Amino acid sequence: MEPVLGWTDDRVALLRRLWEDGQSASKIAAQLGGVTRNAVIGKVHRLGLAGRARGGEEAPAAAPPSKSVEIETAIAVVETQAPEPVAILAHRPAPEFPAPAPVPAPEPVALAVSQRVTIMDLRESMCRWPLGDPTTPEFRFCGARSITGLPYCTHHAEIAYQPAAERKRDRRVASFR
DNA sequence: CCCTGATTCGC
DNA sequence: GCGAATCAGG
Repeated sequence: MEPVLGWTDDRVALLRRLWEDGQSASKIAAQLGGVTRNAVIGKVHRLGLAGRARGGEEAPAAAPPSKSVEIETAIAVVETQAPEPVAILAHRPAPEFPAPAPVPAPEPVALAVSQRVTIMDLRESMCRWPLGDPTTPEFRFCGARSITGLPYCTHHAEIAYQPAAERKRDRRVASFR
């Protein structure tokens, strides 16, 4: 049973903001998840938002989004799409940054699967599992190769799609790691 | 070949 | 209204 994601007010609002912010249709589609860039473009036109690259003038260079927009977007993504399978995890209790160590090292040498990407580098085939506090600039997405058809990598899919039956009290404590 | 948005048209 | 297929271009 698929979530049947439609153009909810939330998603439309996010689409509007990202489009007006100069994001490309494919980027927006990747962030929304569950839709293709065609769907995004189609919606954009239906909303009357088109007008970026029309005949004659070309505006290739999309100005990098403001940090505030980036963060707001990250929050929106977490709120609108982490939910279903991981409702409990998405609403984890600890809003404050827990670890004593402030930064988990911006760019370690090389350690395993996780790439940790920003909202801007998230691609269709990348794991959308949120890492860290969405309200901080350090917020990232897992970014590992996602399972075809799913928004998460194998590791995070295991956490996200736990059968409700087996997920008794607390099989796993919710913490985005 | 990668990407971009624009348009059409069956659903 | 929706979005895949297609078109036209960078």
